[in-house]
Amino acid sequence: MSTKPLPEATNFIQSIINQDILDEKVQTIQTRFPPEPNGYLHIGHAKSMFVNFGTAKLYRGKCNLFFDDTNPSKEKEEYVNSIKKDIQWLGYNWQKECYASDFFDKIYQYAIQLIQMNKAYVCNLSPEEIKNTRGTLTEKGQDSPYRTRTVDENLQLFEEMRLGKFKEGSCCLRAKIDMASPNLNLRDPVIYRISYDRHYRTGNKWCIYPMYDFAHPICDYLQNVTHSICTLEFEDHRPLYDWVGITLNFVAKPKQIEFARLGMTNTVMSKRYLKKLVEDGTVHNWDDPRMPTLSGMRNRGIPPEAILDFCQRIGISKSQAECEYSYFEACIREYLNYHAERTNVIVKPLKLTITNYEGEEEVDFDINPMQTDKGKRKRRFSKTIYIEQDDFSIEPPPKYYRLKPNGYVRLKDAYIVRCDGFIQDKMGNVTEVLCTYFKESKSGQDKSGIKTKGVIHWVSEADAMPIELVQYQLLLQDARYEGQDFQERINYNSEQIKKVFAEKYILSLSENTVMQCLRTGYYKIDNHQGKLRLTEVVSLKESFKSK
RNA sequence: UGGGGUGUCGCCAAGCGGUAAGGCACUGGAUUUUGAUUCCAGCAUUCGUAAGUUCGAAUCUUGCCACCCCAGCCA
Repeated sequence: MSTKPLPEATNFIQSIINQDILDEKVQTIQTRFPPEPNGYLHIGHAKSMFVNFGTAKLYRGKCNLFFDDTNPSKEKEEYVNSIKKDIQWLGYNWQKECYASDFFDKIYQYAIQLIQMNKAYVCNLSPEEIKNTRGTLTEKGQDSPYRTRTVDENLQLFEEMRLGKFKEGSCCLRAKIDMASPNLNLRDPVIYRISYDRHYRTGNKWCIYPMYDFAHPICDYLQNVTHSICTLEFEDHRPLYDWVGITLNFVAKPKQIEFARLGMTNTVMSKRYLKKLVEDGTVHNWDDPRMPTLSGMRNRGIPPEAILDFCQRIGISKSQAECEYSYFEACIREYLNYHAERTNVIVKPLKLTITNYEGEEEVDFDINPMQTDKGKRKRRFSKTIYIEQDDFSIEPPPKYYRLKPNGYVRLKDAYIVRCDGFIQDKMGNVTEVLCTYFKESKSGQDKSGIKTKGVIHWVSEADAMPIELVQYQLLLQDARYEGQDFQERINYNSEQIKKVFAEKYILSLSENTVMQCLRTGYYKIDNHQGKLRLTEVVSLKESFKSK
C-alpha cells in the first residue's frame, strides 16, 4: 500500500479514483483522450482533454492519444493532423499515440473468441429487420432467427464476411446478450459490420469493421487504461462496456466514468453543424476565426491558457450544464489583461492637429502596466496625430468624458489638449479636429493643474502605418430552446476589410503575434503575407448590449 | 411509456447528518493617465416539491414534479 497522500478530490471523478486507489484496485492511473478523426477539435474537446490529461497528470499517471477510427466513411488523415496540432497548441503531451485501426487484428481475434464462446453470432437480418425486431422503449425485442446458429457455422460465416463474400448490410456480427433487456444497448448489439469504404490508414485490408461498443473496451484494455472517461450519453453503454470485459475475461477491467459535455450559450458545438458551415461555405474553413474550434480560436487570438483556465473554472460534474459565453470571455480577458503587450491601434481614424505644437518628441508607455518589469516603449508625439472617431463628439451625450468642442482630454502618456474647433466635409462628417496642448501637462510631470476625466489613445502620423483590418461579425442566437431552423439560428455576416492605423514598432516585436485588450474586446494582430493584419471578431449581440 | 441520468442564486459550482464555499454576471462606492484594471461592499433564512426519520436534513427514507439521454450495421 502506497503511503503517498492522495490528491484532494475536487470533483466526482477524483473521488472515484481516490476510492479505487484506497481499495487497491489500481496503482498508476492511465487515461486516454479518444477523438474520432472526423472533424476538427472544438472547445468541448478542450474540456475532455482537461479531464483526461489533467486527471492523469494529477495522479502522475499517463494519458494516451487514441484515435477512434472505426468508421472509414468519415475519417481522414487531415483530421488526425489537425487534432495533434491542436492538442499540442493547448499544451498537452500524450504518452502513446494509438489508433483503433492498429488494433483491428486483435479486435478480430476477440470477436472470434466471442463466437467460440457462443456469445456472438452472424445475423442475416437486414438493418431494417433488425430495427423492427429490436422492440421499443416499452416492448421487448424478438430473437433473431439466426441467433441459434452453431459455433462452427458462425465461425465459417464470419470468416467469409472478412473475406468479402457478402454485400454491405447483408449480414453482421451480433453479441448474444438479451433481447428482452430494458436497456436497448443490450438487445444483441451489432459489434461488426461490413463496409467496403477505403480506410484512411488500413486501406482495403479490411471490409469488416468493429463498432464503437465493441472496439472501445478492447482498445482501452489493450492500452492498460484504468479509467475510461467519456460523456454522459454513453452511460447507457456502460453495461455493454462491462459485458465485453467480463465476457472476454480481461484481467484488469477499465472503469468507465461519464461526465457532462460542455454546452455554451451563443454558439453550437456539434460537429455536424460545424461541418455544415464549412461545407456550405458560410465560413472559410474549420479554422475560421468565427468557429468555436480550437484552431478557430487560435486564429482569433484566444490564448490556450485562457481556454484551460476556463475548463478548470467551470468544473466537472454530471449535470447537463450550459455555460454563459461571458464566463469564457472573462477567462480570456483576465489572461490578456495580465499578459498582453499593449500597443495602440486606431480602428476608425480621425485626424487631430495640435495647432500650437511644433517639432517632435518621444514619450514612454508601459508595454504592460500589469508587469512593469517588461519595460517601456518609445513612441513619437507630433503636431498631427490620429484618434478614434468615437472619441470625439460634436453633440456629446451626458457624462461623455472624451473629446468635445471646448472640452479637455488627456492624450494617454502625453499631454492634455483642448478642442478649439473642427472641420467638416460637405456631408457634415468631421474630418479633422483642431486642438491646443498644454506644455506643463506632460504625462508624469503634470504641473498644469488641469483635471480631465477622459483619457484617449492615439497614434502619431510619424508612427502610423496602415494595416489591414479583417473584421468578422457574427450573430449567434442561442436557439437551442427556440426550435428554429438551423439557418435561422446562425447568421454570419460577410467580413469587412478596412484600413486602420497602427504604430510601426509592432513590426519590431520578436513575436509576430501581438494580443491586445481594447476596452472589452480582443483582437489579434499578425503578419499576414508581409502585411500587418488586425483580426477582430465582433459579436453583434454583445455590441448591442453595450449600447 | 421501459431503462439510465440530473435537479443548490440569472449562469457554472462546492457541500456527503451539525445549521448554505467560490467564480461568472449584476448593483453600489473608493482609487485610476486605458470609462480598463485594482479595491472594498451588496447579492440563496434556503438547496425541484411534499411528507417522514432525527435534538438537528441540501445531505437519510418514501411519494410526486421537471429536464436530459437511449429504439444507427455513427461515435
